[in-house]
Amino acid sequence: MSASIEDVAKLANVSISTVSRVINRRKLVNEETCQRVEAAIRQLRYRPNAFARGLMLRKSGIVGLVLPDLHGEFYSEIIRGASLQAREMRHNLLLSSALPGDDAESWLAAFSQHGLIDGLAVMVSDTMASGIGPTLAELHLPIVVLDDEIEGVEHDAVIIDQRQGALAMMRHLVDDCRAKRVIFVGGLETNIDTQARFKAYCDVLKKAGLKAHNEDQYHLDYTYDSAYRLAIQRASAWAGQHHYVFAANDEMAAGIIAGAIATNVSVPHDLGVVGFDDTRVARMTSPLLTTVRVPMSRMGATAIDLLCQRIAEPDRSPAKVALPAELVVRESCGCGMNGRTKD
Amino acid sequence: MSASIEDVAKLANVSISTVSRVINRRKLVNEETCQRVEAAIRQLRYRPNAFARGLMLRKSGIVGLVLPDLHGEFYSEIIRGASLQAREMRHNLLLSSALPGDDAESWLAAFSQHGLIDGLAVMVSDTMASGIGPTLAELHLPIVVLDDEIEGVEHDAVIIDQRQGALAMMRHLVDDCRAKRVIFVGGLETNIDTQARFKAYCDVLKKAGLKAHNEDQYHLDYTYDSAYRLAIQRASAWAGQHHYVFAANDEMAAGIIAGAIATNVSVPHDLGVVGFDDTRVARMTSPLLTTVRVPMSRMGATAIDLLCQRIAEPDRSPAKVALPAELVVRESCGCGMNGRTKD
DNA sequence: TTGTACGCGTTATCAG
DNA sequence: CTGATAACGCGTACAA
Repeated sequence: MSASIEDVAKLANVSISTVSRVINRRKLVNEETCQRVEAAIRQLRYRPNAFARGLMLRKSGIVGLVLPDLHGEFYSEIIRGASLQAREMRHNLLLSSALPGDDAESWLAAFSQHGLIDGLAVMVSDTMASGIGPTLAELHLPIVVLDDEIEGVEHDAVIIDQRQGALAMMRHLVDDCRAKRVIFVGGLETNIDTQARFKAYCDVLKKAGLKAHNEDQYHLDYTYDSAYRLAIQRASAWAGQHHYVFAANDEMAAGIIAGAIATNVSVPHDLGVVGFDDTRVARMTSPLLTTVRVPMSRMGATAIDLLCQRIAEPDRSPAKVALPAELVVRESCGCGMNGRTKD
Repeated sequence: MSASIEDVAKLANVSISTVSRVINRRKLVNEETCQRVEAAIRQLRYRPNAFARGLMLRKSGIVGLVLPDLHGEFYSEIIRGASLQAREMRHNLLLSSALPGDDAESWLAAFSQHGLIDGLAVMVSDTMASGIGPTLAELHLPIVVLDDEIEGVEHDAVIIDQRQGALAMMRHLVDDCRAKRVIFVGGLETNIDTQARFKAYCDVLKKAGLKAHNEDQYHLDYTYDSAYRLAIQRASAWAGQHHYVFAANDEMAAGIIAGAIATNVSVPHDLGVVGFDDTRVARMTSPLLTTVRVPMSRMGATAIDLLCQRIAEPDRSPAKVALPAELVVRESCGCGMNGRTKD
């Protein structure tokens, strides 16, 4: 059995209220008594009981982070940013992922205990699951939504300006690289990131007077392998002066590049390939990948920051923080403008 | 204010004990009463209070996971495995990282509350920090150590048989590829993984009658970039028939390959390059990377599994689970034995 | 400046 | 099968 506040009080010859004061608001207590209490605390290795404390304070010091998946560097970086910021704000981070196919039931499982977490940062990223608003609302918890906004709950949000990023990329291809044909390789059609990027693709193509052919639009699963296989089949057909592939993430772009090269299609000479996110992969391809930088870790950190702010001040009006997504020109678009950053 | 057990009791016209029984051990209560109580629970959207519950049960249902860093796929996969298993075991996962330079003080910060977590999974991976045993012991918590064993605490452990993996790789280079010279590129000298891999490197070289030259041993920081820069400088000097680079992780191996190719050293023809871990990078290099598969996500899952088992049964004797590390032969060693798996 | 006593919401014990 | 009541450990009015 570990020591309780009462044990400390006895050893220091004071009442438990004094001990409590020493722990929480030292100023209110005589310096000498204070020392005695602290000595007792150390001697007994006393640590306050989290439950008893939470019961009074109605705060656990824990914030939850729920992601749609935990695979890959994209989520990994969000977690890293969130974790660091949580520590900064002196909170603990409870991590969970909503697996595909999870109903609201098993969703709530982790949060079915009342009071366990002080707030929740949640990323959905699939339009299939957009109905969780009311479910979240029933939690009666400060909510921060990442990379989206959700109907049916009041919440803060940190969003990436994907549209601007995707527009910048498409304009770069069309204006600077004089693209004549652009193939789009996205993730699932229900994925909101893919949707935003696809829309920008269509818009710019249209404005440039280019056709967005149906046969130039693919929806894969964001993985290197599926993109590689696709490129093996199609790359030679895609090849041509000022022909480009716009992949919705870096991993697929890398897969396309490898698949193209494997079928003797030279990148970027015969086919330009660009990605999205600027994960580490983007610096590991040859040629180096032209992509759009998404500040993933900053997104995670900002989410936790907003969350803790709201926990401290619940009545603030909802905040939406927008983070920029920035074009990063490297080699795989073949325009020779390496290192240049457009916005 | 959210509903308490008392509110439910009143609404259902029973005592709080009955409500409690309905929640925890339904069998002991009359079916009809049961229904009435459950109706009340739904009507009031009652959720048990985590603190009051924990105060009685002395269990939070939370397990902690502390990693030395959160960067990169290695840790990301451990987290993923751990998270999935935690959910499987109906526990929540509290994630934290011990930043370099953290003293035991700020270490404990996250766990300074007594009772918040039911057990702790820790990975240290640097010999600099091996003194945390006693610190962990003072937590009086079930402890599982990942990829290491620690003096001064009783704990379960899940370890990767790195030595076998590294030996298999080195033997493959020496026996099958007829290596005449092997350059070792590791992480920090204090890193335990690097140490294990280095030792296997030395042992096999020695047994094969080959010299482990000092100038053939490098200690970098596990990143692609530093390995790339090193290769740019050294690759041409390293090149030669049956010359190899054994990198201590896949990212560095990828960096070496890219650096070598950039300086017109052909891989694997002029220089073989092999890695470690079998992260996704290993399938994204060209040539595909020969490496050692480390079951990262399984390690995370096993750790949480052991932890929950011990929480349920605290008096079991300590368990050490060893996971195999398996040689994966692809293209970058140039032996033409692709797909073959040795042990 | 310090101590007393109550209440937070739950489970466990024991008596009906 | 059900209800009353005592813990669990802590924060905080309120009294001294």
